[in-house]
Amino acid sequence: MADQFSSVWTRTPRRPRTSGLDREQIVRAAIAILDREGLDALSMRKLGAELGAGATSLYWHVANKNELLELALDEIWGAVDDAGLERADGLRELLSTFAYNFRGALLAHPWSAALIGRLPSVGPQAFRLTERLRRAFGDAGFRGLDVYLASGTVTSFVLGQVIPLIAMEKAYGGPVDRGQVMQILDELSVDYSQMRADYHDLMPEDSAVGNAIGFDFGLLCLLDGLEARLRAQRSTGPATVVADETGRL
Amino acid sequence: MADQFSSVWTRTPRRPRTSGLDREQIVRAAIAILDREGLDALSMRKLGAELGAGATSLYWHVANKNELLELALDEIWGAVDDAGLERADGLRELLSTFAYNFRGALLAHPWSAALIGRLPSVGPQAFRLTERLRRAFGDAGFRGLDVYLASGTVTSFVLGQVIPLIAMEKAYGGPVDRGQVMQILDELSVDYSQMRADYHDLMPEDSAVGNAIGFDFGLLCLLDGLEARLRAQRSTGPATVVADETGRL
DNA sequence: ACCTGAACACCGTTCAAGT
DNA sequence: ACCTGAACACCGTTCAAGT
Repeated sequence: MADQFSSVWTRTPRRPRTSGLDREQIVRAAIAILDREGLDALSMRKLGAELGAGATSLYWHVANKNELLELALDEIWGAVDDAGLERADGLRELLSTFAYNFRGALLAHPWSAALIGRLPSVGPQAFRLTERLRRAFGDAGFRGLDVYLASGTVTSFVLGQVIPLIAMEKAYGGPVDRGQVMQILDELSVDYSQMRADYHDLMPEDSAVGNAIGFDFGLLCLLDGLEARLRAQRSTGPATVVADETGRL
Repeated sequence: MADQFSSVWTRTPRRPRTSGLDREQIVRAAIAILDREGLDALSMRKLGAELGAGATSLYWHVANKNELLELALDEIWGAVDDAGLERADGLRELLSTFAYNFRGALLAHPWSAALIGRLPSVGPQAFRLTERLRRAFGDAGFRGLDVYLASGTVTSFVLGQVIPLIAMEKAYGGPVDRGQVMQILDELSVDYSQMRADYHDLMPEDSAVGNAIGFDFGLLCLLDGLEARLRAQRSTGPATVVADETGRL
């Protein structure tokens, strides 16, 4: 059945307001959904609807959902505030600035923590950050391969702290408190009495505080260790650890 | 239509060979699929089929798929070889033993790395390992909260090293070589010439070797840092870092 | 060049019904 | 107590067809 009445005014324009769908806009909308509703809630159909387009239209701009998620993840690498890195005065300030900025960016977009375990991080923003770190760790005195090893050590530590924390908070729908963990301990019917007592006596009530303390402790360790590497490098030149035949230290 | 012929012999027994479906068996089968085909390939239907049962039968034994994955993940915490931890002589041996065992367990079950970012790790095996670490770090000389902070620092570092590595290898379908990374660098049309030269001159051809070097470098840093914490503790008692009001070191 | 709609081959989960 | 099958409300992705 054809339209019974038709004119320029009733006919919808060739490319309606939703036109101009482009990659940048799609990624922006995807991140909005991810921030608002989380990783599991993002579907191509929902994203299409949010953009006033069919789900399948997206496939003109991205090859598949994984590619879209890669683009979104790269934006998070770009969201790490690295403006202060090159102004950092000394290793301590560099570590503190980078580690907290990186942690902050991940916590602000919790879905990114899960993606890091699933997708490679080889986008332009990831490399931009790597380049910034290269220069900052070079300014701090590292030479040769040690530049990358040092920044990689800090990056690993931050990821390892944040990723399980986010999984925990997602599962409990918010900060986990000491009592919840202790209750699980009790239900295991194994004698963890010392651990239980330690939790009771030593752990802060709020797990967010506990995590912050652990984060600072680890950073202090890294600071000492990296300073020792710097000293060793000054006396013997930029040398690097190599694993022996057993693969152990 | 009823059966036309029926006897004890034609009638199938009450609970056929597939019976006795229990949680342990289900988790074992799930891990088999995960190891063989990866995280994305596990579906409740496929798991049911593997067990000779309907997909929906599984829901009697586990509340949902996430719970099943939690059970599978806990098994990996249990797969970390911790028999040698209590025999470790000194901090260096403890770090080396634990870090390599932990890394090995994760690499042997790559799907577990992605799950750590998605599910909480509060099962019996996770706690068992925590308890083992508590004792080992206590034997190494740590006291009070520092016991947990020290082991947590090492755990974070290992996770942060392994999780992105696994994502990378999954994306490339195997070990990533130096050339692939350099090719991406070239395509970004930003001047990363120094980084490119460093990759060319300093990075091992095989990324697995590069990762092992980074892992050892980080462990050495942690060793130095943790030893410094031990010394500080001996002179002033088990004190702990506390973040100042800005949340920085 | 870009978008649509129908269609395909899947998902996780619920629930009434069976034994 | 444990399992089944049908059904529901979704998925990601392909592809011929439209403009």
